[in-house]
Amino acid sequence: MPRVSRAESEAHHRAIEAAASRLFRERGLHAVTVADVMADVGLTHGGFYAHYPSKDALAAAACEAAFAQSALKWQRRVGEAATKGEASRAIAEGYLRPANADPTTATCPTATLVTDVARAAEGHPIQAAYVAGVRQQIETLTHLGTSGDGRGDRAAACVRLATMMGALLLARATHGDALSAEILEATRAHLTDDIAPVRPARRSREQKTLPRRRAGRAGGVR
Amino acid sequence: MPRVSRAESEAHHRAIEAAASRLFRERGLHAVTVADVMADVGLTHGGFYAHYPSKDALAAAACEAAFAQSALKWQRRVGEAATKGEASRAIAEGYLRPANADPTTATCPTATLVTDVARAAEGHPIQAAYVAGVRQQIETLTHLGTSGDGRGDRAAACVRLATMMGALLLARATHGDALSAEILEATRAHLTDDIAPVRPARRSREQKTLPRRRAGRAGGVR
DNA sequence: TGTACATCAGTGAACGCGCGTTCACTGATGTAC
DNA sequence: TGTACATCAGTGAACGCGCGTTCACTGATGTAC
Repeated sequence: MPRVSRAESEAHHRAIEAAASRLFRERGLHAVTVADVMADVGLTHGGFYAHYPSKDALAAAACEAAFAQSALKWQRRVGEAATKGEASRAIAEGYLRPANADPTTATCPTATLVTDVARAAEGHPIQAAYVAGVRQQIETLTHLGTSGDGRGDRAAACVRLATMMGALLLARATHGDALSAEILEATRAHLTDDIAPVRPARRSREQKTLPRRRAGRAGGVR
Repeated sequence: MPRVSRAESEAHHRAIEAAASRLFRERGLHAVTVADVMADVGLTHGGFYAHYPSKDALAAAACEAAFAQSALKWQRRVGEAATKGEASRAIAEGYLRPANADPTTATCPTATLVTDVARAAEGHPIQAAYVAGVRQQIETLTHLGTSGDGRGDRAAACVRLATMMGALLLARATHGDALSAEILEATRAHLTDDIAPVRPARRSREQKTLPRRRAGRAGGVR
């Protein structure tokens, strides 16, 4: 019917979502225009409204897509890891790798969209997508964590996600200064050091069998 | 010389800075216009440029003012606390109190400005102000933390700041959902629980003398 | 102390620009016969 | 299979709005004498 075939149009739809997912995380919701997204795909801005009713709707779809992509990456790390503890550490390593301190890199939506979502107007469709994504991440981390009784510790998973995200954002905001790498590395070490991650007395059997890494690091949180 | 006396003009200057400090943290740099700031003070937008050369310059001044205010608050908590550990916990309690989960509340600039600073153009004057403020906070937390040898642990201070800030931002972005309070409370408990904050073997003598609070909480970071 | 005058903080209209969204139009695609 | 035609994805100009900044103007303040 149109100038492009139905298959092409559907490909455009997916490309618009993918471009928005990346661009919104790279530059923030307000710094990316509808025209930017469409140009990234190779189209003009007028055609956008054949795909989405508004920029807000695109933001929600892009947020959902970003979380889906993030979930796939986390699942891949879980699949490659021999133990839950190893998977949890691999996720932290990936999350806090030096390249992610560059504020123009599209990283985890939890971090890159957090302020945009917090400041979105009441009822903005991105809010539901964001909360669902964060909930999923906390559940994954809860599953990967094990307290003494073998059940996952949801509170610890909340803290772990907050720590990863906070460190990533701080490193990005201080990018260009020595503080950036210092924060990233301190947090990476804290989250991957299998010596007494928080409460050694409660370390699971699985974690006890792992080799002790970075044994030289000293000190606690306070 | 002008329509207002020199003293009035200087009062206006301070009021503009204070209004900007609050508004930028409440709504973000881009959601606050020069006219908004001036109207908040009771002036019209045209007069702004008699006080600051640009909105960017105001942003830097407002960021510095916000960090100065934050530092005063932290110092007050240190002054009121009997020990360093108690001061550190009091700072975390204040940082993560439920009212701060409302995304329209002007809280710590480290959290509320982090994305705006990360995405500011290269060389934007707010960057230097932000990095200086974060460095100061890390140094304060380092001073308040003590490892086994009595020296502050800077790496732990970095992690602690990242955790506080990450939890606050997550709670703000999920405001209205049960996750918000859950994240805030889990992190508050984690940072104020004096049982094995990270490595019990290294707890300082000072901290050992404190009563054990919230002894029922279980689990580690993973 | 009193007077004349230069100063400049503040006003409000205007400029230039960019953004989200709309709309008349295009023309290849898909479909009905 | 071939033909006529309705469809609608995409184009690009335009609309309405808002923002950072500029500027001519105002008039009380501060100063020089």
